Amino acid sequence: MNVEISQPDLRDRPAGCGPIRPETDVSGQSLRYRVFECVRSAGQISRIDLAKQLKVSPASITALVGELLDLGLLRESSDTRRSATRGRPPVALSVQPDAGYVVGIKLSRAHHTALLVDAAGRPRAQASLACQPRRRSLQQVLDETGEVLDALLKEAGLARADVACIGLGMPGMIDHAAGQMVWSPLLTETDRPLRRLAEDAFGVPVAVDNDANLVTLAELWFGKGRAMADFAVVTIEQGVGMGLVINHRLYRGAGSLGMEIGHTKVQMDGALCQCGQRGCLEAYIADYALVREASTALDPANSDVTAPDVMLQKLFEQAKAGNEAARVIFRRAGRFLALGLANVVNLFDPPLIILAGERMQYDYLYADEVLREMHELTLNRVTTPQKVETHAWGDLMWAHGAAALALSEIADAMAEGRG
Amino acid sequence: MNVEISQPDLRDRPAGCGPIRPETDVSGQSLRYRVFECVRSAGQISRIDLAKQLKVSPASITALVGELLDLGLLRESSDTRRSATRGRPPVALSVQPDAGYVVGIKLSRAHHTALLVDAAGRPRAQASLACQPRRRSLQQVLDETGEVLDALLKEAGLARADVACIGLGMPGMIDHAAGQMVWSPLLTETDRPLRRLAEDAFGVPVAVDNDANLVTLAELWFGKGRAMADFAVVTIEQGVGMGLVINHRLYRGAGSLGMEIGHTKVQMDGALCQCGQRGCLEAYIADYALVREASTALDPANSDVTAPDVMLQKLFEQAKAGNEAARVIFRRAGRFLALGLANVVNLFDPPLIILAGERMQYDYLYADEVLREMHELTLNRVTTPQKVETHAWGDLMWAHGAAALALSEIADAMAEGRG
DNA sequence: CTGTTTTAATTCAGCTGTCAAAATAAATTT
DNA sequence: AAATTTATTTTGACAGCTGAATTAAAACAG
Repeated sequence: MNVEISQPDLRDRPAGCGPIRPETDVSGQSLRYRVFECVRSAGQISRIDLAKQLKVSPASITALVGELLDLGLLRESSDTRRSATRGRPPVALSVQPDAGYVVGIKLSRAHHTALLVDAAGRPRAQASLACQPRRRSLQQVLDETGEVLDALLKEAGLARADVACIGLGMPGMIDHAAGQMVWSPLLTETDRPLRRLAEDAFGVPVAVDNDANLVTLAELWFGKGRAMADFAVVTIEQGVGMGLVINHRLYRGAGSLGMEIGHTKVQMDGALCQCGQRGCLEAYIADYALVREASTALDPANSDVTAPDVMLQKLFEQAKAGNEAARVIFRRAGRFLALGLANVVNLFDPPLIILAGERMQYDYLYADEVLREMHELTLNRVTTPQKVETHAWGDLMWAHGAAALALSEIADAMAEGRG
Repeated sequence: MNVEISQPDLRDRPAGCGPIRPETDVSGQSLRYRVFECVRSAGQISRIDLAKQLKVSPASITALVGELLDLGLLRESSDTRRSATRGRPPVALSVQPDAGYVVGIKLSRAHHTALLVDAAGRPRAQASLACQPRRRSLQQVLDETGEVLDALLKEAGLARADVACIGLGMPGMIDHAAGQMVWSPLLTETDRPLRRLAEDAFGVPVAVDNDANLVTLAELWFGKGRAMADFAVVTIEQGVGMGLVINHRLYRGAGSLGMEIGHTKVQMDGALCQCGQRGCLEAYIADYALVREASTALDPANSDVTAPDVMLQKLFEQAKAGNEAARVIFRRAGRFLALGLANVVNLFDPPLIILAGERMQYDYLYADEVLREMHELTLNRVTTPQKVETHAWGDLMWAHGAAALALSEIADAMAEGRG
């Protein structure tokens, strides 16, 4: 029963970002780029350590680092921590932060959050914008996005042309590879070429993805997932999303839509879901599912409250105060969450599952009891037991994920003819 | 609504075997091995076409093919089909079939099936052994395996030393990477180092895998899946298994146990499953689930029949004859199958799902109605619609999969210092 | 303070895998 | 028989990496 609830501070995290890959099956990218990635991942690293980590000769490292220094992608930083050892001291290399900038933008119903990140992965500025929480046209949302983008750039004193790539995430079915928005709860339209439209609007390369993948990328680049080869992320908010990391890489499914765990069926002819079908996991544990039960269970005095957020908060307080009806609502949601997680384990058997999202503050829902039930519903794996962590991130973390999306997108460009 | 029921003949399939990979993200293996694979995959191919497919210069191909010819792995076969074109005729290359042999063995409760395959992927001999259908010790099963193996080798006139690798598949939780048998319905023991024990017993390198992965490999190497980048295979027999191919490669999950779709929960507190838990998909659609309902529904005159196979056959006949109780049993199983398939689609969105297994002859269960229900339970993907095929293979196909497992296992060895 | 030791980084000659271009081979067409 | 066409081989050349030797920069020892 491993439960950990954490609310990490991104400000003073350890140096570097990006997945920390042990040297396995890398093959493929150019060694030059792998050097760059390794430096970014480590934050600070000497040539000799680079050679060890990448398992290539020091001679190659010297040459490649030389090129990257000339390109202005790396710099030799004076090594602050004097090594107490003898011998010539190593000279630390780090990413030249000004080598390039990317922007991550997380779009959601009520507000957008944008983050400017430098080539070293350090946050440089952030901006957000509150909006009317209703479905609107893609054009409208792109206008809003432009607004946040410009506010962000203004704060940082940069122009659009200084941005190497924008990572754009929104809820719904987003096809990363095709750059297509298939469906989104934000929008009135369906099936639009989001990536191309955004690129036309901003004049900057854009990468798009579904918001569950965003938070997964955030864990992979900036969070707990950096050191893990395989893990799953499950998010519960308006809907239920999932991201899966396999061998240090975000796995996007056979098509490149995310894995719609929220709409896997956990009950034949079950509860009605947003999507119009019945028995979806989402229909038992997402916000709207709790809210609709809350409106039935709470005493009439409270039932005139309309805002779902407020309703949910009320429900939570009631449950905490001992209202049995409210408790039962959370209990049932908890049981279905356990069932959904057990299904994830049965299918993917990841060594770690991260429950992420703002709503994770309702730890009531994610108590030991749920974890125990999950284990009971899981086949006896004689191997290592599951570990489940809860990360109550805010929107900024999602924006970090969007930035990570942008950073990985410009990977190749960086290593070749300038970023 | 794409339903296809096929029972392909493996005898006169087109030349070559192994996945047909378009030239994407190959990088990694040595070019020499990729040449070998490409020849095996094509069956017959000229140097110039090799160069085109692998996107390397003819010069390299000449050199590498030369080495492979010297190693005795390839041969120049006289091109039978005279090209009507002008110019120097291409000389066809093919795999030297005698370059090596592998054996695929599929173990199951009541009988084992073994297949000897040459380096070109052509079946050379087969053997099978009937056994007492009860749980037994691993030692016992290994003895039986040795028996089939020797019968097979005797038929082919070969010795154990001639076998480069044995692919061994059995139902249950088998960890391919670790070579570990975690749990199997065949065995009384759990958690044994199957791979090592088999290697000690036979003196030949062994690769092990779960039987659902086996049939998936069979589709990938010898069947419909050869030309497909992504597809899923679902098998229904004693249990319900699943295999997933991503980008022309069998995906084995984060751990390397297969994906236990049979034990994903489709109903809270639902029907009792073999595994002791409740609500597993398997508990609604596997053989034993139908049998236990059959024993209730069939008229008492038939209920003394003990053999599950017979019982199931009876149930099927009754349903066909119009017995309403029997029909309802199949209807319900069909609905749950649809639900399970819809979950696969929602999670992985594969362009093709293959339903494989001997029981697929009960096409009653896999009728249009099921497919329609599956589509209704699937999120509206605006992209290409799902395609579902039914392949009623027999045990020989599973043995082919085991052979494919062995072939892919010795991949590297083949290309380096002799097979 | 000078020489020794230790560790880091660079230089350099050489190996390997691949390629482009030219040459050669083997067929058909004229 | 010569021209044409297509397949294969030969021939340098080059890119990317390596091992070994060399140089650089520090601590330590007397």
